[in-house]
Amino acid sequence: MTANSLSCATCPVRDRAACAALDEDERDELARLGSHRTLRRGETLFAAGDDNATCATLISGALKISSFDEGGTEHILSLIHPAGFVGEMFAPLARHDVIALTDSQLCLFTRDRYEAAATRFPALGQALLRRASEDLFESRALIALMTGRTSRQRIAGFLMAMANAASDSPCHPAASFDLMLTRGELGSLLGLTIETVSRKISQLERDGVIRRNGSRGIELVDAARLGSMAS
Amino acid sequence: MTANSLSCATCPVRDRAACAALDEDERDELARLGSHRTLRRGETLFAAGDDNATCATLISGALKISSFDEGGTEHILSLIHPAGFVGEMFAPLARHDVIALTDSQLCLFTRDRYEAAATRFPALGQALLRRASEDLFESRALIALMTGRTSRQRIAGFLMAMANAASDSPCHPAASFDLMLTRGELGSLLGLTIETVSRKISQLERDGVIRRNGSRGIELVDAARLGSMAS
DNA sequence: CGTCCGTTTGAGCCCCGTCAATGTATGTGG
DNA sequence: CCACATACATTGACGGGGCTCAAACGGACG
Repeated sequence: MTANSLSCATCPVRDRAACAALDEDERDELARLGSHRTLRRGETLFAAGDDNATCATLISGALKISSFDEGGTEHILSLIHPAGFVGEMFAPLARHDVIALTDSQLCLFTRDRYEAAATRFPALGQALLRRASEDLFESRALIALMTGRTSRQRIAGFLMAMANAASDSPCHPAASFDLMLTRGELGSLLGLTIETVSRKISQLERDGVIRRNGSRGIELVDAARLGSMAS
Repeated sequence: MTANSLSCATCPVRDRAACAALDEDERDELARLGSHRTLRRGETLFAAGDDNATCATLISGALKISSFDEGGTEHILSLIHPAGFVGEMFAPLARHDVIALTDSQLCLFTRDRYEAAATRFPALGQALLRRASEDLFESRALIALMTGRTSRQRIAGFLMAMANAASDSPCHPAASFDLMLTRGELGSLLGLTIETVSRKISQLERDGVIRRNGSRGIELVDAARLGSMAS
Protein backbone atom coordinates (compact mmCIF):
# COMPACT_ATOMS: atom_id res chain seq x y z
CA MET A 1 0.00 0.00 0.00
CA THR A 2 2.89 2.38 0.67
CA ALA A 3 5.61 2.50 -1.90
CA ASN A 4 9.18 2.38 -0.66
CA SER A 5 10.13 5.46 -2.56
CA LEU A 6 8.08 8.44 -3.60
CA SER A 7 7.62 9.41 -7.21
CA CYS A 8 8.19 13.15 -7.13
CA ALA A 9 8.46 13.37 -10.89
CA THR A 10 4.73 13.10 -11.39
CA CYS A 11 3.66 14.76 -8.14
CA PRO A 12 0.94 17.35 -8.83
CA VAL A 13 2.21 19.62 -6.06
CA ARG A 14 5.90 19.18 -6.78
CA ASP A 15 6.52 22.88 -7.26
CA ARG A 16 4.18 24.27 -4.61
CA ALA A 17 4.84 22.05 -1.60
CA ALA A 18 7.59 22.67 0.94
CA CYS A 19 9.86 20.12 -0.71
CA ALA A 20 9.86 22.25 -3.87
CA ALA A 21 12.57 24.33 -2.21
CA LEU A 22 15.00 21.41 -2.52
CA ASP A 23 17.19 20.68 -5.49
CA GLU A 24 16.93 17.38 -7.32
CA ASP A 25 19.43 15.43 -5.25
CA GLU A 26 18.09 16.64 -1.94
CA ARG A 27 14.53 15.84 -2.92
CA ASP A 28 15.54 12.35 -3.97
CA GLU A 29 17.12 11.84 -0.59
CA LEU A 30 14.03 13.14 1.18
CA ALA A 31 11.81 10.98 -0.98
CA ARG A 32 13.62 7.87 0.21
CA LEU A 33 12.53 8.65 3.78
CA GLY A 34 8.82 8.96 3.07
CA SER A 35 5.89 6.98 1.80
CA HIS A 36 2.49 7.49 0.29
CA ARG A 37 -0.82 7.02 2.00
CA THR A 38 -4.41 7.49 1.00
CA LEU A 39 -7.17 8.46 3.40
CA ARG A 40 -10.88 7.96 2.87
CA ARG A 41 -13.27 10.73 3.80
CA GLY A 42 -13.61 10.81 7.57
CA GLU A 43 -10.43 8.86 8.31
CA THR A 44 -8.15 10.51 10.82
CA LEU A 45 -4.43 10.80 10.12
CA PHE A 46 -3.62 11.29 13.79
CA ALA A 47 -5.50 12.44 16.86
CA ALA A 48 -4.77 14.79 19.73
CA GLY A 49 -2.57 12.99 22.27
CA ASP A 50 -0.88 10.69 19.79
CA ASP A 51 2.85 10.59 20.40
CA ASN A 52 3.94 8.87 17.24
CA ALA A 53 3.03 12.01 15.37
CA THR A 54 3.71 12.02 11.67
CA CYS A 55 4.39 14.83 9.24
CA ALA A 56 2.71 14.93 5.88
CA THR A 57 2.32 16.97 2.74
CA LEU A 58 -1.13 16.86 1.20
CA ILE A 59 -1.01 15.83 -2.44
CA SER A 60 -4.69 15.80 -3.30
CA GLY A 61 -7.96 16.08 -1.43
CA ALA A 62 -8.54 18.15 1.67
CA LEU A 63 -7.97 17.84 5.41
CA LYS A 64 -9.32 19.52 8.48
CA ILE A 65 -7.56 20.25 11.76
CA SER A 66 -10.02 19.85 14.60
CA SER A 67 -10.17 20.01 18.35
CA PHE A 68 -12.92 18.49 20.43
CA ASP A 69 -14.02 20.24 23.58
CA GLU A 70 -14.97 18.42 26.76
CA GLY A 71 -18.54 18.19 25.53
CA GLY A 72 -17.35 16.26 22.51
CA THR A 73 -18.37 18.88 19.99
CA GLU A 74 -15.94 19.49 17.18
CA HIS A 75 -14.24 22.79 16.45
CA ILE A 76 -12.56 22.98 13.07
CA LEU A 77 -9.47 25.15 13.40
CA SER A 78 -8.10 25.02 9.90
CA LEU A 79 -8.56 23.57 6.43
CA ILE A 80 -5.60 22.09 4.58
CA HIS A 81 -5.43 22.28 0.81
CA PRO A 82 -3.13 20.38 -1.56
CA ALA A 83 0.55 21.27 -1.07
CA GLY A 84 -0.29 22.07 2.54
CA PHE A 85 1.70 20.63 5.39
CA VAL A 86 0.48 19.03 8.62
CA GLY A 87 2.42 17.80 11.58
CA GLU A 88 3.52 18.94 14.99
CA MET A 89 7.25 19.37 14.52
CA PHE A 90 8.12 20.40 18.06
CA ALA A 91 5.37 19.38 20.43
CA PRO A 92 6.02 15.98 22.04
CA LEU A 93 2.50 14.87 21.20
CA ALA A 94 -0.13 16.06 18.78
CA ARG A 95 -2.51 18.68 20.09
CA HIS A 96 -5.21 18.46 17.45
CA ASP A 97 -6.89 15.90 15.26
CA VAL A 98 -6.19 15.79 11.54
CA ILE A 99 -9.04 14.27 9.56
CA ALA A 100 -9.68 13.84 5.85
CA LEU A 101 -12.54 15.91 4.46
CA THR A 102 -12.47 14.05 1.16
CA ASP A 103 -10.54 11.07 -0.10
CA SER A 104 -6.98 12.31 0.05
CA GLN A 105 -3.46 11.39 -0.96
CA LEU A 106 -0.60 12.21 1.37
CA CYS A 107 3.16 12.17 1.33
CA LEU A 108 4.02 10.78 4.71
CA PHE A 109 7.08 11.01 6.97
CA THR A 110 7.84 10.16 10.54
CA ARG A 111 8.32 13.26 12.58
CA ASP A 112 11.92 12.65 13.61
CA ARG A 113 12.98 11.88 10.07
CA TYR A 114 11.36 15.03 8.78
CA GLU A 115 12.87 17.08 11.58
CA ALA A 116 16.28 15.72 10.73
CA ALA A 117 15.74 16.55 7.08
CA ALA A 118 14.71 20.09 7.98
CA THR A 119 17.99 20.67 9.80
CA ARG A 120 20.02 18.84 7.19
CA PHE A 121 18.51 20.84 4.32
CA PRO A 122 18.22 24.48 5.40
CA ALA A 123 16.11 25.26 2.35
CA LEU A 124 13.48 22.83 3.61
CA GLY A 125 13.42 24.44 7.02
CA GLN A 126 13.04 27.81 5.40
CA ALA A 127 10.19 26.59 3.26
CA LEU A 128 8.49 25.21 6.33
CA LEU A 129 8.87 28.57 8.03
CA ARG A 130 7.34 30.28 5.06
CA ARG A 131 4.46 27.84 5.10
CA ALA A 132 3.93 28.20 8.85
CA SER A 133 3.81 31.96 8.43
CA GLU A 134 1.19 31.52 5.75
CA ASP A 135 -0.82 29.18 7.97
CA LEU A 136 -0.58 31.72 10.76
CA PHE A 137 -1.91 34.41 8.48
CA GLU A 138 -4.81 32.25 7.41
CA SER A 139 -5.58 31.36 10.97
CA ARG A 140 -5.74 35.03 11.82
CA ALA A 141 -7.85 35.69 8.78
CA LEU A 142 -10.29 33.14 10.14
CA ILE A 143 -10.37 34.97 13.46
CA ALA A 144 -11.03 38.23 11.66
CA LEU A 145 -13.76 36.51 9.68
CA MET A 146 -15.49 35.34 12.82
CA THR A 147 -15.29 38.23 15.24
CA GLY A 148 -18.01 40.81 15.18
CA ARG A 149 -19.60 39.51 12.03
CA THR A 150 -23.09 38.25 11.49
CA SER A 151 -23.78 34.75 10.27
CA ARG A 152 -24.42 36.00 6.77
CA GLN A 153 -21.14 37.88 6.66
CA ARG A 154 -19.30 34.78 7.81
CA ILE A 155 -20.93 32.55 5.23
CA ALA A 156 -20.37 35.06 2.46
CA GLY A 157 -16.75 35.53 3.46
CA PHE A 158 -16.16 31.81 3.62
CA LEU A 159 -17.74 31.18 0.24
CA MET A 160 -15.54 33.87 -1.28
CA ALA A 161 -12.48 32.33 0.32
CA MET A 162 -13.40 28.90 -1.02
CA ALA A 163 -14.06 30.29 -4.49
CA ASN A 164 -10.65 31.93 -4.46
CA ALA A 165 -9.00 28.75 -3.24
CA ALA A 166 -10.72 26.70 -5.94
CA SER A 167 -9.57 29.04 -8.68
CA ASP A 168 -6.26 28.60 -10.51
CA SER A 169 -5.69 32.31 -10.89
CA PRO A 170 -5.12 33.91 -7.53
CA CYS A 171 -7.14 37.05 -8.21
CA HIS A 172 -10.37 35.83 -9.74
CA PRO A 173 -12.68 33.51 -7.81
CA ALA A 174 -13.86 30.31 -9.45
CA ALA A 175 -17.35 30.57 -10.92
CA SER A 176 -18.45 27.35 -9.27
CA PHE A 177 -16.98 24.81 -6.89
CA ASP A 178 -17.87 21.98 -4.57
CA LEU A 179 -17.92 22.42 -0.83
CA MET A 180 -15.85 19.73 0.83
CA LEU A 181 -17.65 20.33 4.11
CA THR A 182 -21.00 19.24 5.43
CA ARG A 183 -23.25 21.91 6.91
CA GLY A 184 -22.25 20.74 10.33
CA GLU A 185 -18.56 21.04 9.54
CA LEU A 186 -19.15 24.47 8.09
CA GLY A 187 -20.87 25.43 11.31
CA SER A 188 -18.08 24.18 13.51
CA LEU A 189 -15.59 26.11 11.38
CA LEU A 190 -17.50 29.39 11.45
CA GLY A 191 -18.90 29.15 14.95
CA LEU A 192 -22.50 28.67 13.86
CA THR A 193 -25.08 25.91 14.10
CA ILE A 194 -26.13 23.59 11.31
CA GLU A 195 -29.49 25.27 11.09
CA THR A 196 -28.13 28.78 10.82
CA VAL A 197 -25.70 27.73 8.09
CA SER A 198 -28.47 26.08 6.13
CA ARG A 199 -30.81 29.03 6.57
CA LYS A 200 -28.26 31.58 5.47
CA ILE A 201 -27.20 29.60 2.41
CA SER A 202 -30.85 29.30 1.44
CA GLN A 203 -31.22 33.02 1.94
CA LEU A 204 -28.20 33.76 -0.25
CA GLU A 205 -29.79 31.66 -2.96
CA ARG A 206 -33.14 33.42 -2.59
CA ASP A 207 -31.30 36.74 -2.90
CA GLY A 208 -29.86 35.59 -6.21
CA VAL A 209 -26.24 35.75 -5.13
CA ILE A 210 -25.46 32.06 -5.43
CA ARG A 211 -27.09 28.93 -6.81
CA ARG A 212 -26.90 25.43 -5.40
CA ASN A 213 -26.14 22.25 -7.35
CA GLY A 214 -27.11 19.47 -5.03
CA SER A 215 -26.18 20.03 -1.42
CA ARG A 216 -22.46 20.49 -2.03
CA GLY A 217 -22.16 22.38 -5.29
CA ILE A 218 -22.03 26.17 -5.15
CA GLU A 219 -22.29 28.44 -8.16
CA LEU A 220 -21.45 32.12 -7.85
CA VAL A 221 -24.11 34.17 -9.59
CA ASP A 222 -23.01 37.59 -8.36
CA ALA A 223 -19.52 37.30 -6.92
CA ALA A 224 -19.14 41.05 -6.47
CA ARG A 225 -22.25 41.31 -4.35
CA LEU A 226 -21.27 38.21 -2.40
CA GLY A 227 -17.91 39.77 -1.65
CA SER A 228 -19.51 43.00 -0.51
CA MET A 229 -21.77 41.08 1.83
CA ALA A 230 -18.75 39.69 3.67
CA SER A 231 -17.76 43.04 5.11
CA MET B 1 17.77 56.66 21.03
CA THR B 2 18.94 53.51 19.27
CA ALA B 3 22.27 52.10 20.32
CA ASN B 4 24.57 50.94 17.55
CA SER B 5 24.98 47.55 19.09
CA LEU B 6 22.65 45.53 21.27
CA SER B 7 23.59 44.48 24.78
CA CYS B 8 22.54 40.85 24.83
CA ALA B 9 24.44 40.17 28.03
CA THR B 10 21.82 41.84 30.17
CA CYS B 11 18.82 41.06 27.98
CA PRO B 12 15.98 39.69 30.12
CA VAL B 13 14.78 37.38 27.35
CA ARG B 14 18.21 36.27 26.20
CA ASP B 15 17.48 32.58 26.74
CA ARG B 16 13.84 32.51 25.64
CA ALA B 17 13.82 34.57 22.47
CA ALA B 18 14.56 33.18 19.02
CA CYS B 19 18.13 34.45 19.15
CA ALA B 20 18.80 32.19 22.14
CA ALA B 21 19.35 29.40 19.64
CA LEU B 22 22.54 31.08 18.46
CA ASP B 23 25.96 30.59 19.96
CA GLU B 24 27.90 33.54 21.34
CA ASP B 25 29.67 34.55 18.14
CA GLU B 26 26.59 34.28 16.00
CA ARG B 27 24.55 36.31 18.43
CA ASP B 28 27.19 39.02 18.50
CA GLU B 29 27.08 39.18 14.76
CA LEU B 30 23.30 39.38 14.78
CA ALA B 31 23.39 42.03 17.49
CA ARG B 32 25.49 44.26 15.28
CA LEU B 33 22.65 44.31 12.73
CA GLY B 34 19.93 45.42 15.11
CA SER B 35 18.99 48.24 17.41
CA HIS B 36 16.78 48.97 20.38
CA ARG B 37 13.55 50.86 20.38
CA THR B 38 10.98 51.75 22.95
CA LEU B 39 7.31 52.21 22.24
CA ARG B 40 4.82 54.08 24.38
CA ARG B 41 1.40 52.60 24.97
CA GLY B 42 -0.66 53.04 21.82
CA GLU B 43 2.29 53.62 19.50
CA THR B 44 2.27 51.47 16.38
CA LEU B 45 5.43 49.65 15.32
CA PHE B 46 4.15 49.23 11.78
CA ALA B 47 0.79 49.24 10.09
CA ALA B 48 -0.87 47.11 7.46
CA GLY B 49 0.36 48.13 4.05
CA ASP B 50 3.78 49.33 5.19
CA ASP B 51 6.45 48.03 2.87
CA ASN B 52 9.46 48.86 4.96
CA ALA B 53 8.40 46.15 7.35
CA THR B 54 10.65 45.49 10.28
CA CYS B 55 11.23 42.41 12.41
CA ALA B 56 11.43 42.65 16.15
CA THR B 57 11.78 40.63 19.31
CA LEU B 58 9.81 41.94 22.25
CA ILE B 59 12.03 42.46 25.29
CA SER B 60 9.52 43.85 27.76
CA GLY B 61 5.94 45.08 27.68
CA ALA B 62 3.22 43.73 25.44
CA LEU B 63 2.04 44.15 21.86
CA LYS B 64 -1.12 43.46 19.96
CA ILE B 65 -1.52 42.43 16.35
CA SER B 66 -4.64 44.04 14.95
CA SER B 67 -6.57 44.34 11.75
CA PHE B 68 -9.10 47.02 11.03
CA ASP B 69 -12.12 46.21 8.94
CA GLU B 70 -13.62 48.59 6.39
CA GLY B 71 -15.82 50.06 9.11
CA GLY B 72 -12.71 51.04 11.05
CA THR B 73 -13.40 48.76 13.99
CA GLU B 74 -10.40 46.97 15.40
CA HIS B 75 -10.00 43.22 15.58
CA ILE B 76 -7.18 42.03 17.80
CA LEU B 77 -5.74 38.87 16.30
CA SER B 78 -2.97 38.08 18.75
CA LEU B 79 -1.16 39.26 21.85
CA ILE B 80 2.65 39.26 21.94
CA HIS B 81 4.46 38.66 25.21
CA PRO B 82 8.14 39.24 25.99
CA ALA B 83 10.47 37.03 23.93
CA GLY B 84 7.81 36.99 21.24
CA PHE B 85 8.61 37.81 17.65
CA VAL B 86 6.77 40.06 15.22
CA GLY B 87 7.43 40.72 11.59
CA GLU B 88 6.28 39.58 8.21
CA MET B 89 9.27 37.68 6.91
CA PHE B 90 7.92 36.74 3.51
CA ALA B 91 5.03 39.00 2.60
CA PRO B 92 6.12 42.00 0.52
CA LEU B 93 4.15 44.32 2.79
CA ALA B 94 2.72 44.03 6.27
CA ARG B 95 -0.78 42.69 6.50
CA HIS B 96 -1.62 43.69 10.06
CA ASP B 97 -0.93 46.48 12.50
CA VAL B 98 1.40 45.92 15.42
CA ILE B 99 0.67 48.26 18.34
CA ALA B 100 2.06 48.53 21.85
CA LEU B 101 -0.38 47.65 24.61
CA THR B 102 1.96 48.99 27.27
CA ASP B 103 5.26 50.82 27.17
CA SER B 104 7.52 48.29 25.51
CA GLN B 105 11.13 47.62 24.66
CA LEU B 106 11.98 46.00 21.37
CA CYS B 107 14.98 44.54 19.64
CA LEU B 108 14.64 45.81 16.11
CA PHE B 109 15.92 44.63 12.74
CA THR B 110 15.19 45.48 9.16
CA ARG B 111 13.40 42.64 7.46
CA ASP B 112 16.02 41.92 4.82
CA ARG B 113 18.81 41.84 7.36
CA TYR B 114 16.91 39.46 9.58
CA GLU B 115 15.99 37.27 6.63
CA ALA B 116 19.63 37.10 5.64
CA ALA B 117 20.58 36.18 9.18
CA ALA B 118 17.94 33.43 9.23
CA THR B 119 19.47 31.83 6.15
CA ARG B 120 23.04 32.44 7.31
CA PHE B 121 22.37 30.88 10.74
CA PRO B 122 20.21 27.80 10.32
CA ALA B 123 19.67 27.61 14.07
CA LEU B 124 17.93 30.98 13.94
CA GLY B 125 15.67 29.87 11.14
CA GLN B 126 14.80 26.78 13.10
CA ALA B 127 14.02 28.81 16.20
CA LEU B 128 11.77 31.05 14.14
CA LEU B 129 9.97 28.00 12.82
CA ARG B 130 9.48 26.73 16.34
CA ARG B 131 8.12 30.10 17.36
CA ALA B 132 5.83 30.36 14.36
CA SER B 133 4.46 26.91 15.18
CA GLU B 134 3.78 28.07 18.71
CA ASP B 135 2.07 31.22 17.47
CA LEU B 136 -0.01 29.09 15.17
CA PHE B 137 -1.06 26.92 18.06
CA GLU B 138 -2.02 29.93 20.14
CA SER B 139 -3.95 31.42 17.29
CA ARG B 140 -5.91 28.20 16.98
CA ALA B 141 -6.42 28.12 20.72
CA LEU B 142 -8.00 31.55 20.40
CA ILE B 143 -10.32 30.25 17.71
CA ALA B 144 -11.30 27.36 19.93
CA LEU B 145 -11.86 29.79 22.77
CA MET B 146 -14.23 31.87 20.69
CA THR B 147 -16.34 29.40 18.77
CA GLY B 148 -19.48 28.11 20.37
CA ARG B 149 -18.77 29.64 23.77
CA THR B 150 -20.81 32.13 25.70
CA SER B 151 -19.44 35.50 26.69
CA ARG B 152 -18.82 34.27 30.23
CA GLN B 153 -16.89 31.24 29.03
CA ARG B 154 -14.73 33.44 26.83
CA ILE B 155 -13.97 35.89 29.62
CA ALA B 156 -13.23 33.10 32.07
CA GLY B 157 -10.98 31.33 29.59
CA PHE B 158 -9.14 34.50 28.76
CA LEU B 159 -8.58 35.39 32.41
CA MET B 160 -7.19 31.92 33.04
CA ALA B 161 -4.88 32.26 30.05
CA MET B 162 -3.66 35.63 31.30
CA ALA B 163 -3.12 34.29 34.80
CA ASN B 164 -1.07 31.45 33.38
CA ALA B 165 0.94 33.82 31.21
CA ALA B 166 1.61 36.13 34.16
CA SER B 167 2.89 33.28 36.32
CA ASP B 168 6.52 32.22 36.39
CA SER B 169 5.73 28.57 36.88
CA PRO B 170 4.03 27.18 33.81
CA CYS B 171 1.48 25.06 35.66
CA HIS B 172 0.07 27.32 38.37
CA PRO B 173 -1.76 30.51 37.45
CA ALA B 174 -0.69 33.76 39.10
CA ALA B 175 -2.89 34.77 42.01
CA SER B 176 -3.26 38.30 40.71
CA PHE B 177 -2.18 40.23 37.66
CA ASP B 178 -2.86 43.38 35.70
CA LEU B 179 -4.78 43.34 32.47
CA MET B 180 -2.86 45.12 29.77
CA LEU B 181 -6.03 45.61 27.76
CA THR B 182 -8.88 48.05 28.01
CA ARG B 183 -12.40 46.65 28.03
CA GLY B 184 -12.73 47.65 24.42
CA GLU B 185 -9.55 45.83 23.45
CA LEU B 186 -10.70 42.81 25.38
CA GLY B 187 -13.93 42.91 23.45
CA SER B 188 -12.24 43.16 20.08
CA LEU B 189 -10.03 40.21 21.04
CA LEU B 190 -12.86 37.98 22.20
CA GLY B 191 -15.50 39.08 19.73
CA LEU B 192 -17.67 40.87 22.29
CA THR B 193 -18.74 44.44 22.93
CA ILE B 194 -17.36 46.71 25.65
CA GLU B 195 -20.60 46.50 27.56
CA THR B 196 -20.78 42.74 27.55
CA VAL B 197 -17.19 42.46 28.73
CA SER B 198 -17.84 44.87 31.56
CA ARG B 199 -21.05 43.16 32.57
CA LYS B 200 -19.53 39.72 32.64
CA ILE B 201 -16.51 40.80 34.64
CA SER B 202 -18.85 42.44 37.15
CA GLN B 203 -20.84 39.23 37.26
CA LEU B 204 -17.72 37.15 37.91
CA GLU B 205 -16.92 39.45 40.82
CA ARG B 206 -20.45 39.21 42.21
CA ASP B 207 -20.14 35.43 41.99
CA GLY B 208 -17.01 35.59 44.15
CA VAL B 209 -14.69 34.09 41.55
CA ILE B 210 -12.48 37.13 41.04
CA ARG B 211 -11.90 40.50 42.67
CA ARG B 212 -11.02 43.75 40.96
CA ASN B 213 -8.27 46.15 41.96
CA GLY B 214 -9.01 49.30 40.06
CA SER B 215 -10.15 48.76 36.51
CA ARG B 216 -7.10 46.80 35.41
CA GLY B 217 -6.09 44.65 38.36
CA ILE B 218 -7.54 41.16 38.61
CA GLU B 219 -7.27 38.91 41.64
CA LEU B 220 -8.19 35.25 41.36
CA VAL B 221 -10.32 34.27 44.34
CA ASP B 222 -11.35 30.83 43.12
CA ALA B 223 -9.12 29.84 40.23
CA ALA B 224 -10.48 26.32 40.06
CA ARG B 225 -14.04 27.51 39.62
CA LEU B 226 -12.94 30.13 37.12
CA GLY B 227 -11.22 27.43 35.11
CA SER B 228 -14.28 25.24 35.17
CA MET B 229 -16.41 28.11 33.92
CA ALA B 230 -14.30 28.35 30.79
CA SER B 231 -15.47 25.04 29.39
C1' DC C 1 -12.90 72.54 38.89
C1' DG C 2 -13.70 70.83 34.24
C1' DT C 3 -12.48 67.84 30.51
C1' DC C 4 -11.43 63.51 28.64
C1' DC C 5 -11.32 58.74 28.58
C1' DG C 6 -12.57 54.49 30.09
C1' DT C 7 -15.94 51.83 32.88
C1' DT C 8 -20.33 50.54 34.66
C1' DT C 9 -25.20 49.78 34.52
C1' DG C 10 -29.88 49.86 32.56
C1' DA C 11 -33.72 49.07 28.93
C1' DG C 12 -35.18 47.11 24.64
C1' DC C 13 -34.69 44.50 20.56
C1' DC C 14 -32.90 41.26 17.24
C1' DC C 15 -30.06 37.57 15.77
C1' DC C 16 -28.98 33.12 16.41
C1' DG C 17 -29.23 28.81 19.24
C1' DT C 18 -32.49 25.24 20.68
C1' DC C 19 -36.06 22.04 19.85
C1' DA C 20 -38.77 19.72 16.56
C1' DA C 21 -40.55 18.00 12.21
C1' DT C 22 -40.03 17.10 7.42
C1' DG C 23 -37.45 16.37 3.13
C1' DT C 24 -33.82 14.09 0.34
C1' DA C 25 -30.12 11.02 -1.01
C1' DT C 26 -27.62 6.81 -0.44
C1' DG C 27 -27.03 2.22 0.88
C1' DT C 28 -28.74 -2.37 2.78
C1' DG C 29 -31.30 -6.44 3.21
C1' DG C 30 -35.55 -8.96 2.34
C1' DC D 1 -37.97 -3.78 -6.62
C1' DC D 2 -39.53 -2.14 -2.40
C1' DA D 3 -39.19 -1.33 2.59
C1' DC D 4 -36.19 0.33 5.72
C1' DA D 5 -32.30 2.60 7.96
C1' DT D 6 -28.94 6.10 8.13
C1' DA D 7 -27.04 10.47 7.39
C1' DC D 8 -27.43 15.01 5.99
C1' DA D 9 -30.23 19.14 4.77
C1' DT D 10 -34.09 22.18 5.14
C1' DT D 11 -37.69 24.82 7.38
C1' DG D 12 -40.52 26.54 11.25
C1' DA D 13 -41.55 28.26 16.11
C1' DC D 14 -39.77 30.05 20.12
C1' DG D 15 -36.76 31.86 23.74
C1' DG D 16 -32.54 33.89 25.44
C1' DG D 17 -28.00 35.93 25.12
C1' DG D 18 -25.58 39.61 23.45
C1' DC D 19 -25.69 43.97 20.65
C1' DT D 20 -27.52 48.74 20.45
C1' DC D 21 -28.73 52.91 22.40
C1' DA D 22 -28.40 55.74 26.38
C1' DA D 23 -27.00 57.67 30.74
C1' DA D 24 -24.31 57.95 34.82
C1' DC D 25 -19.93 57.10 37.18
C1' DG D 26 -14.86 57.35 38.15
C1' DG D 27 -10.06 58.46 37.71
C1' DA D 28 -6.18 61.15 35.49
C1' DC D 29 -4.56 65.44 34.29
C1' DG D 30 -4.75 70.10 32.79
